[in-house]
Amino acid sequence: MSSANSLTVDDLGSAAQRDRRKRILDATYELAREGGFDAVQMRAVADKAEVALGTLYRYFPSKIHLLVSALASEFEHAEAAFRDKPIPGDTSSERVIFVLKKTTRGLQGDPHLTEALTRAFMFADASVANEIHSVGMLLSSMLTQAMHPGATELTADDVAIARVIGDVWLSALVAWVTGRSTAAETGAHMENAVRLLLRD
Amino acid sequence: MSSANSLTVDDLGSAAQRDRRKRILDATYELAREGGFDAVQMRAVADKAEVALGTLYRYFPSKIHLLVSALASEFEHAEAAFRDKPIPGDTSSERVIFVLKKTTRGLQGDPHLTEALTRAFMFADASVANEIHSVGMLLSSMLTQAMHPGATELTADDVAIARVIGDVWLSALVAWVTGRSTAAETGAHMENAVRLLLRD
DNA sequence: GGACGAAGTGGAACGTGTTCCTATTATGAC
DNA sequence: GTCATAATAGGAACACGTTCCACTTCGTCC
Repeated sequence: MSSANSLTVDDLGSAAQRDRRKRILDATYELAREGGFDAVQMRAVADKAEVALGTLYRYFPSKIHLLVSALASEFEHAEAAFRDKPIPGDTSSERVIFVLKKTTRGLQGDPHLTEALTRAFMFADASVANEIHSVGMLLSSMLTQAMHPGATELTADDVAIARVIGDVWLSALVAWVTGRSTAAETGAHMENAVRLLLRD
Repeated sequence: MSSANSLTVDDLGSAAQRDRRKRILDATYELAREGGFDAVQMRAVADKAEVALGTLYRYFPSKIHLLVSALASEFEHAEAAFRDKPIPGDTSSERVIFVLKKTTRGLQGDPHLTEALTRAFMFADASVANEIHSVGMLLSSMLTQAMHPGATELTADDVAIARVIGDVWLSALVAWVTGRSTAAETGAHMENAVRLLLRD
């Protein structure tokens, strides 16, 4: 493990530390929601979370770590939400599209937040590998669950398809947050991709 | 058109201006090749190109514009190279994989340059839409040419498939330049995606 | 309670992208 | 040639991510 990792919840012994971490992430969300990537300024986060700048950097070694950690925690919620109730739709593609649209709509409801998180994700380098990997696993798990609800065994093709869909989704998201495509185009493009990959 | 666009070759009347623009792009390439995104520092580019910092910003309104313009000009070369000679391979997938591998290998031969250009591309916002669009068109054109050599009419599906492959390629590239996957994994993932999309 | 190390505070300082200003040099109209 | 205008040079100044340091507080062991 690299030494440049964020402090995860597990690492934090004391309640005060868990609370600091939460305050930092809350401040990050709030600033991101208001003004996107640029508004998440480390001094502002530290101020709002009422911690010193040095403490902020002790919990999250860079702005990118901070935002990708926030993204991962966002995805954990999304994944947990799908894990409980069955996903509607008669075919794989219907279910996958349902998951994608639902998740995308959630993100598009908070454009600034999404812009901040997506930007950070795309800019992350190897030192953020852990956080990135969590996000990838969660996305993959959501998609394969939608493809084969309740399945325990997955073929190599299933995994590959999930990954391709994840790639398309990410590209579409980037195009959207950077203002290069509209929400409708994003949705249409994802549906197209799913249709091409899952012909059922 | 936004006012925040790079000066294109067409905009530049005098030979001295074309020469300045070329010196700037050459300096950018050299710095990027040596040290990647971080090494492309605006002061360093200006020094190496022997222009003032203000002049550099007059030609390229931001570091991102500068790097994405460099990427676009790189793609123009790649696309031109494929336009002349026929692409080997008996099936669509073989030809598409050939194009992808060839282009990817070219990029992987210059990891720092690729890192710089890819990072810039992923970080670009709407103000770089023109440059981004050029890159997208060139990539799309390369892929559809590989799918249907010499074709003049393309179905909606052809275009959609090319776009999905482009998305996968970009994601794979990002994963590679950020050290999250190896060159071999990148290649395998792209082959997988092509196989899933072009079953011929 | 006291000692000690880890964690936190507050803020200065540095690097790099970006902006801005003034002086100087090219360019083009006449 | 002369003048007006635009383009460039040179560099100071600013913003924000990041690092660092001196000091204080907290938790733990004796």
